[in-house]
Amino acid sequence: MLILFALHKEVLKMSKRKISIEDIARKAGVSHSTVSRALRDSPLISFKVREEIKKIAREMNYVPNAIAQSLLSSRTNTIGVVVTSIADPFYAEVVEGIEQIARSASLSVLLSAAHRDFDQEITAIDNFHRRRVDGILLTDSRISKHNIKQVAQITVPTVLINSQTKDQPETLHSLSIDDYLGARLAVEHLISLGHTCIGYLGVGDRSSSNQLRLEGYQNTLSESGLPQIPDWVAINNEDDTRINDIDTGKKMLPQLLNAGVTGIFCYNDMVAIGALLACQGLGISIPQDLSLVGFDGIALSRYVTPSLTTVCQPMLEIGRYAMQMLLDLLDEKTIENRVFSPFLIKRGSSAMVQSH
Amino acid sequence: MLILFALHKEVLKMSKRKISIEDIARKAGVSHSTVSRALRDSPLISFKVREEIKKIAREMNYVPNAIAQSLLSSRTNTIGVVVTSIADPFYAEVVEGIEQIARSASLSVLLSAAHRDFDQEITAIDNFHRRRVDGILLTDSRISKHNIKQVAQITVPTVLINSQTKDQPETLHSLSIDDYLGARLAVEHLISLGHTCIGYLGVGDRSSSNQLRLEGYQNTLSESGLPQIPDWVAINNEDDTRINDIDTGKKMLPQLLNAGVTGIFCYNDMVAIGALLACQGLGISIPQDLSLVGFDGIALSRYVTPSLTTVCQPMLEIGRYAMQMLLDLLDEKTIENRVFSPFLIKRGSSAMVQSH
DNA sequence: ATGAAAGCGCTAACAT
DNA sequence: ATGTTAGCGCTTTCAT
Repeated sequence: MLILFALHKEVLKMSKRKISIEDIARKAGVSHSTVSRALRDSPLISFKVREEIKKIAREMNYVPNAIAQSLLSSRTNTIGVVVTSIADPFYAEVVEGIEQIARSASLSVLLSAAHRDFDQEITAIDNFHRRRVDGILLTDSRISKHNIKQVAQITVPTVLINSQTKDQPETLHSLSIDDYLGARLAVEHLISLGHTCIGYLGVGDRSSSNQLRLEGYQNTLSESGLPQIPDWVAINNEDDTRINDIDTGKKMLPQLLNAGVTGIFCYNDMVAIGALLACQGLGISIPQDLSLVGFDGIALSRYVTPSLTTVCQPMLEIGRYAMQMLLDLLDEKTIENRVFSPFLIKRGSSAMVQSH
Repeated sequence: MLILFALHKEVLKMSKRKISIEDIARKAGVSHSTVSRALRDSPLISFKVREEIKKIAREMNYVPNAIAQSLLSSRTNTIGVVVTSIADPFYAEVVEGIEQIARSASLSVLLSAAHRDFDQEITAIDNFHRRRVDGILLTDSRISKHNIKQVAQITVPTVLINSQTKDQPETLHSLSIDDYLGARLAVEHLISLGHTCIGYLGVGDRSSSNQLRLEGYQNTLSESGLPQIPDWVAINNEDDTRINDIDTGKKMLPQLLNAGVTGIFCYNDMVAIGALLACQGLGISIPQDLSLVGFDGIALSRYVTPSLTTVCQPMLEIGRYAMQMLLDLLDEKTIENRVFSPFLIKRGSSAMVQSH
């Protein structure tokens, strides 16, 4: 019994150290390079020996060591992805698209969350570098704002999703949605429904995209000769950090309502849903008393009541395309930055303005 | 100009091959092992030399090669996670929890989607093995159903999330939610509201959890002396593959309604929301005409109208706990499988049964 | 306090 | 057709 136990222990310990091509070589009575060649189907090895070696490998449960292969080839077949938060419905969908293409190209995905924090993002990127990922995908990146030395250290092919930058065009490529156009689509839609008092409910912690959507909103109003009142624009304070978008919508809605708007373009769907919930609490009917337009087109926007009219981003496609750009980069093809056009989906949260 | 360009090219080419400790050693006029020791703060190296080497390393933008370190230490500081789908709101939240703990332990996360497909799951696991991950986290695993040889090849510490198995207790650990209890909570809630005609709307492609929830439903009814009619149980055909849960709910609701139920316990929130949407289409008022109870407690369940009464799983905590189990396993601590208890959250989709 | 050398598991050039 | 050797970048004895 004691012996059995010791044996068992020994087996366990053995299994710790995975078997290598040398183990196979010893068993097959050949050299380790013959094994290597056989397993890689080299025509140099005779069919008979090749099959024999493969059989032994199978019997021994051989699993090739990708680490050793990487050290030699200096390719890890791994890409790093940084998102703001994994549970963010928008980026979850984007990552789904990324993973689809990555997998079809036999690349694995290392995922990190940076929570819109510059330091966390840098830490994640640095970690990717140490691990020698073949490429990096950055969403909502903060690095463009801090164009300091760290950015210069990004030496791996990198694609930025929804965060443009003018720096480092050689290594830093980008794919983004046309925020300005999206805002125009939203506001034009509200105008076409007869609204003349139109508000914008924005966020303070995503300055670039928020700024573009705000400009789209303002310019569309200007061109239509519609009035613009400062009180019709409500942007959550950047310092009010870690407040989520739903709460932003809830919090900012009342002041917009007090300012007398009949339609609101919201920074994104979560903000719009926050506004929607606030209205439910206040007894305001959507869309009779107020029209709401969101941005993104996350699944949730379809399932709230009323369903949300929103400017859609093709999330899955954005992820797939970004990954494809990275693949092209790895193949040393020249690629061009791309701007996706969002499109409006009319649903229940917007309607003709009520005359009163 | 031409020279500058050529130089630029050269620099680019150089930067391809990352600098190594040998490069630093050459520049510092010491051996590569001295550099290695200095960078790892070995007390053997004099303070002065140590600082000098670190300075040079910094100037040269040295980034240690984790691949080489892994080959030597046979530790990759990486774990593999398999989910059904990255965009699944339930597992997105679980993975968020996993990543939090993984990061605090300086582990990176490789993420793969298996879409409830056995082969895809095996492929992902095999890939993790080649990459020599330190541990694996499997959600909704199919391997327990196919207890074939592949399962035996799982040699890395592994924790199963929401998919129990009796095989391989040495390597395969698990953490799950008490499906049976959850079902009881849901049905008891409906009973407490006076419902006597209670249905179950289940899914066909997750046999284990679906079975447990069904049993909880049946036993609770039995114990309360309430009637059970076969037509009150609707389970979507397993063959009806790739149909999502929302559509399952939409599709199956009418037949349950025809069978005369006044309350329905749904397999999960997505199914319940599908049922909810179907009711909106049919002019059925929730909760006046019909009470609905979901399962999971995803964010979405709070934002639909009416908000969903549901049996909550502590998703974030499940992810965090599973990762902690894995960490303990890596530390060679003995761990015990754990079953989490779900809890009911009463919201707007359930109400006292209407007398008529 | 520092250098030389071995070795982690693999591939590939170079023999034979 | 197969074996020998070197080397990917690093850590770690073992010398000195």
